[in-house]
Amino acid sequence: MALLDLLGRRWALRVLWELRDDTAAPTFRALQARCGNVSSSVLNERLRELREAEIVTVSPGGGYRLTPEGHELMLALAPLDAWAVRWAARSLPEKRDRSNS
Amino acid sequence: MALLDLLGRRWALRVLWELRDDTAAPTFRALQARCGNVSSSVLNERLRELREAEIVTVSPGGGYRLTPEGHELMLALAPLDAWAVRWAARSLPEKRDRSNS
DNA sequence: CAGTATCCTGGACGATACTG
DNA sequence: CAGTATCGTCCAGGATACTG
Repeated sequence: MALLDLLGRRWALRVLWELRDDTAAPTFRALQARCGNVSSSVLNERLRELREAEIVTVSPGGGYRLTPEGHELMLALAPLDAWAVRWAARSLPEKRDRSNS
Repeated sequence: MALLDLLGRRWALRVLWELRDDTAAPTFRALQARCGNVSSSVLNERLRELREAEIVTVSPGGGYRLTPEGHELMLALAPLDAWAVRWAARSLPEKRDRSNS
């Protein structure tokens, strides 16, 4: 699937997550900071890919933000996220069980 | 996110997809064939990870199948899949547009 | 048939230095 | 500040040969 080729890459989802809030429209450097100082080369590469996919766009003011499609993607991601949360909640206690007698 | 660490790996989703049909419970070699003859080393690695995550299990008969959690995961994936389909449907025509005058 | 053990290679990622 | 260019490292994945 080509979609995971895009979203599976490092920082891709993190970037989308940081752009959730539509009012922010952070600049390149701001995004970079929010993402633990990714290399500018990688961040730029990701942003280019996401723009080509029309998931992200640059606002007139110069900041990055999600496109409408990007927002829909985030919505489509919600059930998966919910599953992941339940999943993590189930597997972590299991590990804890081992350290119990 | 640890979940994408798992599902983002090559063949992971493909394996789940091939295990959709619960009545099948394919064997190792059968799965390998269905996945375009992945290396046995890689397939085995993926299957081990998915079993550790309790998304896949080996049935008493010896075939692989999804766990209940695995099936829930597939359900959680549905909206994302739907989005991806619409997305592909929108971006492919765009490419075709370029070859038009 | 199921699974393991090795070796090799491409490319993703990160760091860094640079231009406009 | 925004983005590009370059280079080195490392590891996932593939090929293959092997064991039980």
